[in-house]
Amino acid sequence: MADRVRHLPVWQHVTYSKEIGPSQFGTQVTVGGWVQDLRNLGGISFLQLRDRDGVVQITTLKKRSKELFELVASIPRESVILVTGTVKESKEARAGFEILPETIDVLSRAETPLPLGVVDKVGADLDTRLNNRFLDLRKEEVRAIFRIESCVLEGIRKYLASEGFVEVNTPKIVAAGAEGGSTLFPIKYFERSAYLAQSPQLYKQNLMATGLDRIYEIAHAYRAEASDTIRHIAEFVSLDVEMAFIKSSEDVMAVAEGIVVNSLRHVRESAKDDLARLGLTVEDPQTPFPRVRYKDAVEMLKAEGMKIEHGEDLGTEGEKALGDIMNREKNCELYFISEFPTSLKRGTFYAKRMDEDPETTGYFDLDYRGQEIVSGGQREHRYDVLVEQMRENNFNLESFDFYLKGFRYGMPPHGGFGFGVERYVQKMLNLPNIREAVLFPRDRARLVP
RNA sequence: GCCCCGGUAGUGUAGCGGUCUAUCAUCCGAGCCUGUCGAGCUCGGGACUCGGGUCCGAAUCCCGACCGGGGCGCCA
Repeated sequence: MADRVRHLPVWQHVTYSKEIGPSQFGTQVTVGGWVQDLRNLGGISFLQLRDRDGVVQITTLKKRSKELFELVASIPRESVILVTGTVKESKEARAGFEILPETIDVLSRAETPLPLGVVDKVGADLDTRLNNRFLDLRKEEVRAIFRIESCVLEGIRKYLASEGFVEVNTPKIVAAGAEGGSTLFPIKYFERSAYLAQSPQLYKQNLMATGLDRIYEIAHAYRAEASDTIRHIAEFVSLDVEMAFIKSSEDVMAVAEGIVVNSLRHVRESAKDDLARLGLTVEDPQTPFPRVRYKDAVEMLKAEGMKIEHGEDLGTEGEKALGDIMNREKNCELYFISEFPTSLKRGTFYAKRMDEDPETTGYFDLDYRGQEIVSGGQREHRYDVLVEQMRENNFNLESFDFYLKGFRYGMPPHGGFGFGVERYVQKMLNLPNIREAVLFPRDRARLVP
């Protein structure tokens, strides 16, 4: 109360820093934000006030108002204040203008010391930052990541809508998993047990039997994998696409490619400021993305001296090495690894095997600089074959009855993929850890905040 | 799940058996300063994750717990 110069004003329009320009010079504005920094030089003080878009300087003169001057000097950093004052052109101020305050309201005083400095000249560990994410997000360069992520999703939605895809929502509380039970989070569902969905796989395939035959979903997926890595989290945003009446996995790859190309362009065009803040540029990738068949990838890795045999998984090491090769020899950051052998896709019981070669599927991964961001392909739509493939994998057919039913009454050929949105953003922005691309990440150790 | 590595002021670090009454920066507090924006100057404040053990002596060595980082497997 003591630091309030006057009573709170009737709510009035707050001008964002970005909106102030020469046309406001000499006029009165009200700005609101967080106290980023304060320089008190004795007779004059400079307060840097940060709002959503930038920083404005509030310049206070002792000789103009001792009371106001002392108030300014007493406000802890990161407090929220409302300043009403006159905009004055200034050669010294960074923005070209500053605000001479008439009134200052301290709306919320910040405690000291801060658990995490916003503009301190020392770094902080990711763990410390995530524990204090609201403060971390006060940094421009951190918020930029999430504005870009929003832009990515906007670009994806625009593109898919233009291709006739319908956005849907499927349940995240499910009775059975899409691929085995080990990675499911069990939950209580009234008197029964249920799981958090690890993938919308079964539902999006079910929809292919309806006439909603080009769909996508952007939603959380949950994986209880004990994976402590910089590219795994327990709750991630999955873009799932499914489309019917396809001829082969190629049709599916074309959409995956379209999503990447169009969202990259959208980011480049619409997120210029945020990219600049991060010191990044986004180039249009070369199209079409190269298709590296699995068997060719193995040969390429062998030629590099890697110990790998046909039928083995490429592994993290192999994926990274392939990323290096593609970058070095083709100057290429985005490429498909296609035609995965059936032996590596057995767990993926719904994957269609090639008619001419049952030992090979049309399944593909899309890798971005040596990391998998998309996985998909054509599904098996023939009921009898699907059931046989499930039996091979010892699936309990009864618990998949709702799923299998969809294949018995008219199911067109179809295919689709899962696309890891945060992984995509991680690679796009060169972030060292996927958690940087998640506001409040969930992993094996972290449940708060 | 497996394998490495690490936990020192609010934050980020140096120290790795006695010289530690623990370094530096940032930060916080008090003061000086009318053009600061990596401000400057003076003074002050604040830490060895926890529990055992070894030793004359432990921040330092050993064991355990807890917490964190990285890699692998697997995956988006």
